[in-house]
Amino acid sequence: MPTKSQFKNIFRNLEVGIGEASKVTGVSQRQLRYWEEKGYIVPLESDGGVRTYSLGTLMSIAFLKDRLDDGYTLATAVKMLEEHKNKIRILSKFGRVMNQSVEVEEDETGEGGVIKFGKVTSEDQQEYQLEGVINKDEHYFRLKKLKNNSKNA
DNA sequence: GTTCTTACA
DNA sequence: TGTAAGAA
Repeated sequence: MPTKSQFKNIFRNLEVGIGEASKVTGVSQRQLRYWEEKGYIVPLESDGGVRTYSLGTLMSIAFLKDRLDDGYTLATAVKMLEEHKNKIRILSKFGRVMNQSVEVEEDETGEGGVIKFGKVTSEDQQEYQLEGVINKDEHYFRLKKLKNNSKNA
């Protein structure tokens, strides 16, 4: 399994030029330069004024492209991107922690499964196992009673 | 061969 | 926003 630093190196060192960026995202070079002019994306700007994009910027470009294809204006798409980035920043941090303390069981299809988040306790001291279920057409949380700790008679 | 800027449609 | 020109 790749180490944390390997991930960082990949993320930091992987760079692509505007040609590749345009090819893989479906956004024209003209658009990429325009978005940069507007301050929506920031290239790594290496040598000779030749643009280079980080993996993160590539993701942003792909995100914007998706919103545009959905019919949103560029300005709206950018706003959505900022919110998305904030969300992902916290979510990924949470994800790294979760990956160490959470169990995942794949279902038969291999497309979904059950995520066992761990123990939760209600106000009356009843303990539950919190599970997240996801499959092709639905996703939800559920509580599984662990043992009956009820102090009621 | 690719990318850059500028300009025009 | 696509395309073309001329330079890097």
